[in-house]
Amino acid sequence: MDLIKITSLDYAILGLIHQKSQSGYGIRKQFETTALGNYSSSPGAIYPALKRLQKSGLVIQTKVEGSTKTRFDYTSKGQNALKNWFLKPITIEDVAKKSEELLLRFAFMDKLLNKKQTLKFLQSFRDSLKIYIVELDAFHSREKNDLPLHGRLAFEHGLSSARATLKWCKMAITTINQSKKT
Amino acid sequence: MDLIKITSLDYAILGLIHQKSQSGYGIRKQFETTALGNYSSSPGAIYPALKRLQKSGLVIQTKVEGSTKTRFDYTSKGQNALKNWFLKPITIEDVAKKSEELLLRFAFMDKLLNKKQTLKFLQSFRDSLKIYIVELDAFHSREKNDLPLHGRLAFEHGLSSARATLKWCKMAITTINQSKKT
DNA sequence: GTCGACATGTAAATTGTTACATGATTTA
DNA sequence: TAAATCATGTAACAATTTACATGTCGAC
Repeated sequence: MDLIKITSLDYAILGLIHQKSQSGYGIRKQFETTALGNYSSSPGAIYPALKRLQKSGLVIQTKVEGSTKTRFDYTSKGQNALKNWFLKPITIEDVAKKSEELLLRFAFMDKLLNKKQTLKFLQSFRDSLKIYIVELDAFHSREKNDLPLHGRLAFEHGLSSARATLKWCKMAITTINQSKKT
Repeated sequence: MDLIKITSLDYAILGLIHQKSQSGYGIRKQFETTALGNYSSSPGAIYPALKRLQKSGLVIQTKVEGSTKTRFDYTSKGQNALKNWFLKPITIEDVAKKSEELLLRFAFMDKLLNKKQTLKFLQSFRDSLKIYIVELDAFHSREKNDLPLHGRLAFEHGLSSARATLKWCKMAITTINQSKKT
């Protein structure tokens, strides 16, 4: 097992390809038009990333017959990499600074994880959020009178944002529980 | 007036220096320990960025006497750049993909904008959010039955996140209104 | 038949990551 | 006095941005 560095953008691309086979252009458009993370849709980012993924053996590029178009599909190695990404333990670091990536993981884990694994992910997300919110709350009580007004308000945005995500987490757990997903 | 490219990291650093004069190490620690955006705290990012800012004339570095330490302070040009950043009109793009940067702008505008300008910023933020939420809602009603379960849930996270920010905006407007800030 | 969207890419310059290097100061 | 933290930086490498380059396809 050789270690390949897989960037966040790589995972996002891999996730899209896993949902259905994609063209480079199609990937660009999805990054451009949807709120799918804050990834760049510039050709200078996407095409080199696709080359990287291909070189690492995570995706394969196939030419569409009688056309200049190409399609990308994932390999079993790519599927494995994705699954490992989905199953990677969630840290407080993650909820504090990379919640967007956690949401991306959730959005894409659809087909590769079963109901039990999905619920485990969401429960861990929820529990990490709870710990994180306790930390934020403690800081807030301790410092709120010493912080400048704008600093305090910006901090409170972070806090209510985390609370909203926690609420979402609980809702998602209920929804997944009620789903007939296997 | 020569046009200088100022990156998001540059603004974050400039904002910190504007609050109080800083050492490179101090800036690194603040990026590392606080939830101040997702900026890298690595020396290979911070020190070159400080060099850039110095070269552009936005900050000056002064040696602390009898020590290897240095301090960074902002110049009038740096203050101007910051103020222009604060006053830059808010777009739907911004609320959709760069709300973190908007929060950073708010957190730092403390000393450089007056109450009226601050309120204008928040009101514009609020109004843009409202428009954005209407767009998201429309998409949601239209597509919710066709989206895969995980896609729909991830989308709903984006929606409730935007709603939480809108709520925060309204709260912040009230708070600033009641403050004795000039 | 031309305009806009589709489609794929490259090149140069900038920026960021990872890892190293060095020394001062504090604290247990 | 040893370890941890403060403090500043560089070098090699990887990734991204910005701008360019080229050509196809469908609609009007």
